[in-house]
Amino acid sequence: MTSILHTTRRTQGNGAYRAADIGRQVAVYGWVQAYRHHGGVVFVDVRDRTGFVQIRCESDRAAVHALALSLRPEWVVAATGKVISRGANVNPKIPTGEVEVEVDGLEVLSEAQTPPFEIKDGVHANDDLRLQYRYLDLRRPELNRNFAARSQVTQLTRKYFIDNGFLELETPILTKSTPEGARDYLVPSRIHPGQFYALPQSPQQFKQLFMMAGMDRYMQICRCFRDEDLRADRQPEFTQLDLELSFATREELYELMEGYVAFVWKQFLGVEVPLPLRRMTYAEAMDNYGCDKPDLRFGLPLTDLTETLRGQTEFRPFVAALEAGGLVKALAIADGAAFSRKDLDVTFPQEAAAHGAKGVAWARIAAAGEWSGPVAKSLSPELRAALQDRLGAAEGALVLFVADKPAVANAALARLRLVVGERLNLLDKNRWAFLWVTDFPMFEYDEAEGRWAAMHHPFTSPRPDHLERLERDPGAVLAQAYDLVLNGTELGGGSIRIHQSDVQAKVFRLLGLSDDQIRAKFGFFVDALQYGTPPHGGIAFGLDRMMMLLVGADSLRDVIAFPKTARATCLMSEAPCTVEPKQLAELHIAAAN
RNA sequence: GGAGUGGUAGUUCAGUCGGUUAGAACGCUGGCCUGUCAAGCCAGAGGCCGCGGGUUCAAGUCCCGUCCGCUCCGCCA
Repeated sequence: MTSILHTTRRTQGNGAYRAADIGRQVAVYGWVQAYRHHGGVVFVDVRDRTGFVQIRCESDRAAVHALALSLRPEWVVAATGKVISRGANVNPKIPTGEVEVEVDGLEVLSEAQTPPFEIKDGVHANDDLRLQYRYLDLRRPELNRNFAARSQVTQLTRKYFIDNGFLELETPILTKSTPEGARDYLVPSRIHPGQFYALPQSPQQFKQLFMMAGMDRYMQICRCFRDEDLRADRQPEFTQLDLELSFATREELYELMEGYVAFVWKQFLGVEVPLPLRRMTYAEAMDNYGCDKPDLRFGLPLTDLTETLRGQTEFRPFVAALEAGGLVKALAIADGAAFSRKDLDVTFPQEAAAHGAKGVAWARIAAAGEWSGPVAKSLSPELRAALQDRLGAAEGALVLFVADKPAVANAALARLRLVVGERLNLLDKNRWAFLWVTDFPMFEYDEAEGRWAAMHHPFTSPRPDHLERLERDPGAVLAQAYDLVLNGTELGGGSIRIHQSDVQAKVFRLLGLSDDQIRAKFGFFVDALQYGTPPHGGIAFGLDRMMMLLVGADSLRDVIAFPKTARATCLMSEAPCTVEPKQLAELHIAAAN
């Protein structure tokens, strides 16, 4: 018997069947989603990635009917037949519910073991099981859709940038290890004993070299690798939309990227993103939200009460923090009643403690001047009035205070702000709060190493008006660096680069690199800078994170086809793994234990 | 490196103060069933309670260790 596969091509995706198809002779291919036996008639839902359609196998076709009775979930089948109306039995709950296929030919293309979990939306197995059987998890409509969406968005991305004059160029995967930044994944060289390639953390230097090479506008959708610990929004390998352009200022780059997100949001979601996007300096973000990627889907800004409180209260934690040069900041929540004593005593302190805070002081405002809570008795009526005024807090409000070193107070309150926002249901997945955070500091002091470190990377250009501060006061130099933030997630970051070799040399020196080190690590790059470098800048954009937000996923794992676990393993393939001693010998390396 | 949390049937979970034979739902197997579509009805099979040690007359339950998943801190230019 000749297989249906060889005689009749698949007519269309199974999810596409509609009333307009009635009367067509068709071929349906796919997986058995479900079957319902009624003795004389068997209904089977046949699924592919476009959806599913019901086929009907009647007992008057004995062979078809007998075979239909034997079908089991996830078997792969082919069926031919005629599309007919379901008449009075239309199912309005499914897109293909008006029709069914009356089967005249049925074939099992592949049988399946009972899967370890049901292939259905809403049926969630544990993460480890899902990862072990990733190919089955991906078969679930929900995940299947995520990857169709991802394909669509990468196509939109290419179209937008190519239409804007960009060249799609490739950069090496086997490249050179660089100091600073994330830990590199290393690849031993067989040909050069004792030497190693590194996988790229990003194609940073190569894309700048493209600018020096006159490529003008470069884009790439590229894989990047960082050997650091994972998070829900961090995988060891991830996909970056990488861009660089010459002869452009920050403004031009903002415009370009704003056009890009507006294009993707419009084409993919049908959502208009109002332009220009909001902007905020790093300093403003830290002051008002305690972090450099504030979620602006809701308000709840932080208020700095340091000067209001200084010398005005004996409350020990406040006094101690102020004496140590710290600050007191607070979060005023209008709907204080939404939070219980348990939140105040357990949840909030725990969250704050994770960021190093020793505690969270709180006060409830029953009416003007009528405060309760552990801090209240240490605050005079005048001080209460001043605080209420500064906080804009009315009756019914709850105020959370954290007094600590600036970094700790900010981090703890930024976290509390998110916890509160989540509890008040302010994190609407259908709201899109884009934000440029600009003017990052060039350097931050690394206490452990006792030296300055680049906050972004060492090729970032200082603001031109801050050049003279480079040697005098490195901590005060602001960079021409920017992050694009969406709903509290850092989508991308970039900068205008240094294109003058003398400035680049100064920055390297400031970072504590000797001439020898500069030569060894960046020699080719420093040389290249001296052969006519156009002013240029760019951005790297996390495509996985953008997809996560676009499809409403909670984890990067739902938009990366074959992701790693929190311990950077692949539960399906069992990578990483040991290798044959022979392989190690060829690479001139030995395992340490 | 650290903190939290989870691991019980194929799956998702429940399992009281440590107590007799470890349950439910879904799934699976068999049967019935001609309009189901989360099909229904009947019957059945299915357990190393993550692993190792300890306490106890007795451990899924308590203690210690360990492995694995997840979340977070550190880390991530």
